[in-house]
Amino acid sequence: MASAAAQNGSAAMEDGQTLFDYNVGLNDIVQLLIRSQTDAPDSPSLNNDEGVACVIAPPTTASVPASATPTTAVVSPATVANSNGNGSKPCSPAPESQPSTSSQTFLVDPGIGLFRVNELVDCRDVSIGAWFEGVIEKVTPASKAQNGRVGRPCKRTNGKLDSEPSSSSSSSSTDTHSTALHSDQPSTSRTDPAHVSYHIKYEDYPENGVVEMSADNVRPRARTLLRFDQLQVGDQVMVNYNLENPEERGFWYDAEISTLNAVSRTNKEIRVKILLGGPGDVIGDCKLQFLDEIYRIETPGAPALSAADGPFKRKTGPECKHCKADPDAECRFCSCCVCGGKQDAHMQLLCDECNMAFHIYCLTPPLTAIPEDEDWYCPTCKNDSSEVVKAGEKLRTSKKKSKMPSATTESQRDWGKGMACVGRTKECTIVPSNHYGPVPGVPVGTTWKFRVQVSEAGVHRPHVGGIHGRSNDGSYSLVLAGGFEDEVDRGDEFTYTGSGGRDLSGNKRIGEHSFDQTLTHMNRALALNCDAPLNDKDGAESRNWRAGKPVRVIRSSKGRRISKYAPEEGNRYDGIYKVVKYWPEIGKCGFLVWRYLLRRDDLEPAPWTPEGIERSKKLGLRVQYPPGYLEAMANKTKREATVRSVGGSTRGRKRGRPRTARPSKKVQEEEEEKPAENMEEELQSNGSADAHEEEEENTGVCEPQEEPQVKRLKEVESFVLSEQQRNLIQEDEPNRKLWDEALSFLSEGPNFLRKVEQLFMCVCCQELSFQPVTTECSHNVCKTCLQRSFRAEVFSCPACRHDLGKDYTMSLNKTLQLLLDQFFPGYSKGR
DNA sequence: CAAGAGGGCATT
DNA sequence: AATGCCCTCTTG
Repeated sequence: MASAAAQNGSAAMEDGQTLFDYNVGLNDIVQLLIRSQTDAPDSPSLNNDEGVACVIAPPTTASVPASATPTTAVVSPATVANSNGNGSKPCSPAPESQPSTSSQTFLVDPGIGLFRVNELVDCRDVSIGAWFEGVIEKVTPASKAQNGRVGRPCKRTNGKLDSEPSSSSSSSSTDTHSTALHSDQPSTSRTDPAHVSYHIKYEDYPENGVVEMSADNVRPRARTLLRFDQLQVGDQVMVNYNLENPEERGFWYDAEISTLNAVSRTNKEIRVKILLGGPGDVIGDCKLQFLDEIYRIETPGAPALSAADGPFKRKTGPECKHCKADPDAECRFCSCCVCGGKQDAHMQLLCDECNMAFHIYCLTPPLTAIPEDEDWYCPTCKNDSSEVVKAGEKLRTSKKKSKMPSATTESQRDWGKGMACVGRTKECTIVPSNHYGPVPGVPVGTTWKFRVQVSEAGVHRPHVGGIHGRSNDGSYSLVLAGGFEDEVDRGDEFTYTGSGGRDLSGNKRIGEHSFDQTLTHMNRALALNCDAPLNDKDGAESRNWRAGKPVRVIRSSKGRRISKYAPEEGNRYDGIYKVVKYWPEIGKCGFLVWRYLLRRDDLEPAPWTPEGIERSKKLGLRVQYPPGYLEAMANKTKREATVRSVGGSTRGRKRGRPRTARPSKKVQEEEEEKPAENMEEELQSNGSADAHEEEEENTGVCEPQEEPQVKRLKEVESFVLSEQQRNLIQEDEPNRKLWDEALSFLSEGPNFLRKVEQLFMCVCCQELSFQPVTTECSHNVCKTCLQRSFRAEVFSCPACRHDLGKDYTMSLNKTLQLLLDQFFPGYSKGR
């Protein structure tokens, strides 16, 4: 997503520029900020506009901090110091090797609290939720400032290897263990432990100095390893887990054991719920990696330990996979990614995006000091400031755009409003894009005004191209548009010409033939449909023409100049054809072209035959227009007529996009375009005559109504169910109600399938349910969708939130699957 | 990600 | 009617 926009990062939109100029494409996500009225003094260009700006800032970019001033809208990759960040890198020597002075080994009773000075404890950093080894330095009555967050171990210490610590301060200092902690007080005459502050030093993070902690977040140092057979489901223990990379070593967390699974003597599995401390801060279903390193959680009754008793140091932190934490090895993964050196940890900056470390002196250009800003981004992650369009700056033209003719011509054309450039608003998901054969629910004779609609319907997907196919598979559909004069169309048989051979440089869409076509790309794809081994020299003729792969054929009204079978308007689906043979020849254009002979092989009558005409009438087939198109056209002609009568010119006047414009409540002649916020789904459009009448009626009278999802058709050919389908529907007892509703549409021909598609759509993926599970609340959901929901610990029906229960057995509704496969052949191939 | 494509509009 | 032109989708 937003790949194009991502390159741009952020920009202030200037007058007269379009999103296209900023490489923002359809469906890209942009963030808009309202430009403040009072302009920043350094952005003079903002002074002369209406005061609304657009900042194109795709979320993928790292560098638009929330604090960025809207007025400048300039990416400000602030620099950040993590001066102590790399103080104790994963590859640096373990701290236990540091000699402890004798004074640190004596335990001194401070008179209050549960712990003594110099006692070894574990301290929880509430921002991460993990426990770290610490030593009591001092104990005082509780101050307001106490909390584990003050001077916590720097979350950036382990750089990219570390588990992503929650930077939120949501974790509270109360947790489930604190009660247990207090229930077992060793001494009687002490101050209420809750009102004591412990001032501790982290063993691994000496650079943090002395940190004040509340009693909740301090407990005796863990010392007891628990064996597998000592564990029970429900036990709370301390485990090593890496939230970001569960396969790797991480920090130490409290956890509740949820499953114990001894597959064999050597192969065991333990899954836990990680308890981060806060009431709801729980991460379920975590598979432990280090089963031999599970510690008992010590309660305050435990004998006090001092440095004299031993290090009691757990293996901690993610160890670098690459250098195995060898302090002498150069490592570009856990240390400076430029030189690999581990020296000068305090001079290494960590990138807030990629987490790589950089010596400030290894940067180009080098920095002399650690920057003071909040964030710092490395040269790779930092948005190239030359790519960023600053407020008031001229937009640089991209390479591609500078090659376009518009770069040099002074054309003032009002581009981008027509149907030539709109994007799809819906996509056919009934069949995959590489589907051969008819699209279920689309009868022969279906006609669309625009190619984009044909694409939306899934009948012919390319927007422009004539052949749709894959060069190593075959062709799925083609459009007959009469581009070659020497083509012959006899209706049930026609010759077709391959694509290519035209010089389209300079952004042309059509061009003179200037070179020979080759049997590659789509030409090759179409040749593969022929029931004969591929021959890219002389062509080939099918052995049994019917045995070839089916091609959907669409005739375009453009073909009328060479074919009387072409429709009068729009693009019409004419059914399935097969490639009889193909051969190279020199076309009228003077260059070699590939020719194909196609022959109709479809049981549905062709639209131009009497039976076909009759059938189209029965089915009520009429040219389909995009939603709102006719109304917009009607408005346009009306408006133009008015303007003309007033003597004005339409030049330069912006028209609404036909696709998005809606019939306005009242036609206001002076009104500018009003794009609709959301497009109604319209499955069946009216013929032009009707629509014009409707438009007349609508004008000034009634609100545009929500189109019914399936418009009722009258007097059309009924949809005929096979015996087997009838039986299967009977069999699908859980969906009785839905089928009853669907069956009431049988008399409406193609609408029946639309109804079925609608009724059996999965609410999760918004597509026809695949491998459906019919819930006890009578909803149909793809099994995979339901499983995904359960994995996220949501155990309710996605459609109605009915609780299914954690242990719900998802049984596939095989009957329904069979039925859907029959009604929509091929739809499951795309899944 | 680049190339290629019988689209559809406006201008000439 | 012919032609130039921008946009979007699909494939390799």
